[in-house]
Amino acid sequence: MPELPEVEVVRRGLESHALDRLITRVDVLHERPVRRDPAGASGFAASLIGRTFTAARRRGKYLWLPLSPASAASVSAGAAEEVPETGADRVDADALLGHLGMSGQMLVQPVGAPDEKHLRVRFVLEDGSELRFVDQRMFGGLSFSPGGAELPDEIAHIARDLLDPEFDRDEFVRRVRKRTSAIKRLLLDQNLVSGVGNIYADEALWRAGLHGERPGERLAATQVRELAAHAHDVMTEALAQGGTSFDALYVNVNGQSGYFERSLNAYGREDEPCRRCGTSMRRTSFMNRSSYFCPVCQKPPRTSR
DNA sequence: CGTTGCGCCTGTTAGC
DNA sequence: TGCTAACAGGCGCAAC
Repeated sequence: MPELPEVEVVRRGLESHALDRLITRVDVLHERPVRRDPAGASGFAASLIGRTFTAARRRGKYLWLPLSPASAASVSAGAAEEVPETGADRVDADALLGHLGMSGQMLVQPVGAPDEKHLRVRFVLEDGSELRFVDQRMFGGLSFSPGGAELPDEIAHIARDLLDPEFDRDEFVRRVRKRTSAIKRLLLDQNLVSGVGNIYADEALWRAGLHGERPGERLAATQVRELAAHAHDVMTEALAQGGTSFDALYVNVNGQSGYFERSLNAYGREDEPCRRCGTSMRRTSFMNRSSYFCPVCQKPPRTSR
């Protein structure tokens, strides 16, 4: 499932292959992926036609593509709104906001490519190629974000991610140590730090030698700081491997961990030997999902199990 | 406000 | 063989 490294690979692909071509048509083939757009499927499509994607940005697992201004025709077709252009502050450009959820893909396909089974939204570009949102489970989605070019309002609550140069590690440590929740839940809390999902959370915890059910407030500052460093490192390494293989037209998101899968030390390794101490790895259910850990390297807190 | 649990989705696989 | 149940899990939201 796409976490930060996978989404960053997609962002880079879009930056290389989807910008600066007029959007001539938008087909919403399933309503659900645009459920977060208040204007509905038709409003969503209408907002995008006649524009171009001008950039590809990311925060955590969210992606957004800033848009060129609406054409004069579309503007006058809409209501005669008075835009308070008071001189000093200029209105931010709009954006297409997206999340891949569990199984979302953004594909750039050439003219004539057959539709994917789970094709949900199609953007036809002026050269006939298409940007496609393909999503089997539809946990992901797209929406039009008015003025969202810099940072969409819809995701203002999402914390900076570990690869963001402005991510404040000390603040993260402070906040974690005030919370009673389990450290794994905190690592997955996109309001504290974004981009970490179930797989990289388990990997970071394994590297740090911490059990995911230990309460944040019971951890030493050093432990939390090192955990953040490990999460940063494991995602950077995954990005380096995931970023190695995508060709010109296919914006790689296979929904899997890609080439990094063979490098995983915790996730999916139930009953296999811990790569540090040889003990059989365990799997438990936590927050309605699987957690993998080494019972020796990652001692559970006394209160659990 | 912090904490915790749940529903949304579809396809694959395990088990009876 | 054919059915059901479990599983994959990010996110927003409800309830306390």
